[in-house]
Formats: sequence, C-alpha cells, structure tokens
Amino acid sequence: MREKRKLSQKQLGIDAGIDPSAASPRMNQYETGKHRPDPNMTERLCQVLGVPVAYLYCEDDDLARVVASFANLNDKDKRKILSMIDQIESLEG
Amino acid sequence: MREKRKLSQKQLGIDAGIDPSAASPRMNQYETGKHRPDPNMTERLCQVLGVPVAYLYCEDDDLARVVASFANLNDKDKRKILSMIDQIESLEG
DNA sequence: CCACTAAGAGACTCTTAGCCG
DNA sequence: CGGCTAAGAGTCTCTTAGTGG
Repeated sequence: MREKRKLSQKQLGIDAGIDPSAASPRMNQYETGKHRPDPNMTERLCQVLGVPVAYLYCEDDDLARVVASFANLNDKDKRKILSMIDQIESLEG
Repeated sequence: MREKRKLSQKQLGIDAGIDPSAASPRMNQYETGKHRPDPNMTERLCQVLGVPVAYLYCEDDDLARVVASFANLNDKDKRKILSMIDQIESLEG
C-alpha cells in the first residue's frame, strides 16, 4: 500500500536532500525546465516520488504508464508482462 | 523490419549531428560517463539508436527490455499490454 | 505558506590536440 | 581505422536575494 502525499516543490527538494534554504528556487528551476538536476539529484527525486528515473524521460503517456506500473509490480507479474512481450515479438518481429 | 548496424562511437555521434572533428572524444565522454549530453543531443542519439529516451535511464534490465519493446509495438499490441497492467493493478493495487 | 525570477560564483561540457592497440 | 584522455574556453547550474499571490 503506497501512500501518496501532496508535496510542495520545496518540500520535495528537501526530502531529496537539498539544503532547505535553496530548495524552493532550485526545484522551481527544474520544474520550469530552466535548469536540470544532475544524475544523483535526479535519482533522489525519483526515489522520493516512487518512480523509476526512466519515468521522467517518457515523452509518451502510455510508455510513462507502463514504466511507472511495471516498476511496482511483483516478480511474478513482471514475468507475465515480459513473456507477453516475448510472445508478441516472436509473432510479429 | 528494423535494421541493426554496428556503429563506432564516432559514427553514432556524426549520425546524431555532432561535428565529425569532435564526435570521437565527445561520444567517448558520454560512454565513459565523464560528461553527459544535453537534452537535444540525448534525443538525437536515441533517434539514431531507435530507442526511446527513457531507455537510457532504465537501471533495471527488465524495465529496459519493456521500454525498448513497447515503443516499437503497434497500437493494438500496446493496448494489450496496457490492459494487462490495468487488470493486474485492479486485482492487487 | 505558495510559486517563481535575476544574477553572479562556481561547476560543468565541448573542442582541440593528442596517445595507444 | 578503433577507443580513449587532458586541459582550457565557453556554457550551464546552484545559491542568494528578492517579488508577488
């Protein structure tokens, strides 16, 4: 049971380890696309958000959906998805 | 039918639009992790490689597999995967 | 509290010029 | 040809200081 808090930009940054005095502008620069976080910060932000890093880079909504969901499946369900893909590709690839 | 060429680091960079005189060191800096490409270059490299940008950020091999495959499926097969995920989540979420 | 911005110090990348198998 | 590296000019981010809802 994952819990979903509502975070401000600033609080998200603080939770990811940014100095509280700098978290607000820094997070805002990320959200508005003015600057981008380095790989370590990207990783930490994703951990706080509970999504894989790849999720941030999904331009397509369906792909984003798949990435976010797959990461939280148990092993058995992951294997189910993977074997379905195998099957589709063996028929059409 | 996707074709899979074998590219040198340099040639991949050239195909993505980097000046040929700088492509070799620049691509090598990306591959060794010394520097990272800006978002435009990341996009171009992924277009040349035929993978979604998200693929580069998959730390987990299974997730990488899903991302690379899903992006190349037709709409019907994408919907098949998506509805399977819906079903799994409605049972266990 | 919230979201957001400007500007400068400091950190980063890209280019040039190379080495080595 | 291939992969790879150092170093400096130029570019970008992070912090500080601040605005306004």
